[in-house]
Amino acid sequence: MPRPRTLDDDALLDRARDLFWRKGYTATSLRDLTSATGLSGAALYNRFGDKAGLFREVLRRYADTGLSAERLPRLSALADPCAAITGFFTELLVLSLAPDLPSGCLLINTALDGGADEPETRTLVRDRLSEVEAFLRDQTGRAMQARLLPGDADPALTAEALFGAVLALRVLARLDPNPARLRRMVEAALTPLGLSLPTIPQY
Amino acid sequence: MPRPRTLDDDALLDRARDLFWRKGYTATSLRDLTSATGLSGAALYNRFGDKAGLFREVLRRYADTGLSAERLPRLSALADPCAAITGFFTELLVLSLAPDLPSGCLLINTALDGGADEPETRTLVRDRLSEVEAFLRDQTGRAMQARLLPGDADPALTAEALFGAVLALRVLARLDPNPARLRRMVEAALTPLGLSLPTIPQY
DNA sequence: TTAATAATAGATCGATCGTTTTAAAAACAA
DNA sequence: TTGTTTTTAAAACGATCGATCTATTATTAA
Repeated sequence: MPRPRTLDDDALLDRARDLFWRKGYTATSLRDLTSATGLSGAALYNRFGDKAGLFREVLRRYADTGLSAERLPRLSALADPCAAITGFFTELLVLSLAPDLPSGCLLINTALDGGADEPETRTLVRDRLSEVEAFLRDQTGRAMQARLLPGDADPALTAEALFGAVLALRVLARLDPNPARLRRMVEAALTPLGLSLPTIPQY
Repeated sequence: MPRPRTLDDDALLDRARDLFWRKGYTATSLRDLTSATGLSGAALYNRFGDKAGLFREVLRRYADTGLSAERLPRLSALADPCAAITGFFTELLVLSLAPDLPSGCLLINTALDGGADEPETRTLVRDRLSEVEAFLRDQTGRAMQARLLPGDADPALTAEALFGAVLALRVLARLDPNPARLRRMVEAALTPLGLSLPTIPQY
């Protein structure tokens, strides 16, 4: 019955994501979005209600495709929790330096600029970032049980420290995307655990 | 000759700073600024040229009063470099939890949102944040020379790690301003150096 | 006084903001 | 075919954006 959509949601959200990611929520206008997607403003409103609704969908998809739905489960399934941790940071490093993606993390950027004014958006940002810390806590706990980490470490505290490294890495990636420097930042966070990053081609 | 100003630059920039700090550059409108300062738009343009010029002055004053002109020189003058480092983090922690100030760091917020689009603003943000890292490097170097830190530490690398803790602290302060948690974040960064925060009343 | 200077308020500029309206286009059900 | 439903494009909505214009006020120099 309905007229077929000329652009599916996934492609639409990807293009909108890149704009919000680079410019921030407020600085991205509806005209920016329509010209990037090729869709008219009415089409966007018909699908997502308003600009904030579109942004929330972008955030959800960003978190789903970037973290929850793929990366964290896959790494959690590894037999070696230390490999899960170093693998996570390795991928985060590569992601942070990908030349075709905006630098930094959309969730963290949103937390810091006014994009998360509405409670619904704030909650979304916090919850999704908490998933990262929960992952780090789970893996640290597993590693502790397997006696793979220094005996005096506390999983929750260690996870907090590692999560701090995630935040620092993502900020620094936006501030000064220097591969060697970002790598040192991660190494400094992993060293107290007796872990180290594998060699990453090109970096 | 001229008509006297009804509001001096310092007071004006302070009020503008609080707006930019809480809402970000783009989301802060000229009307917001005029109603907060009591000055008309024309008066602001007469003094600062345009919105971006006003914002740059706000950033300069923010950095000057917050870091360079006061905190860093005072701490650098301490005889004990370790006291300079722990003192810096202590003050940063108190600052990050001050209930009457917006949370987070205006410089870091600006680096992450679109407020630093213009090269001049970007440079300003980077330079001022570099001063913090330089301070940490200087103090770490002094502490090394005095053999106050573990012998295998490298001042530049240590300073980078500490600077990472600064970034993480300031982001987390905006994301989840939990005093105990922020304190643990700092402790985790200082522990490898054999340093610890003093007891802070109330926190 | 008068002339010169600078800061100000208030009105207003065109442009753009997020959003809505209007109507045409494209599919299926009957 | 005709009716129904959904998506869409194009135009336009009032509001607000950053910025400017005009005229007034307050000051000092002459």
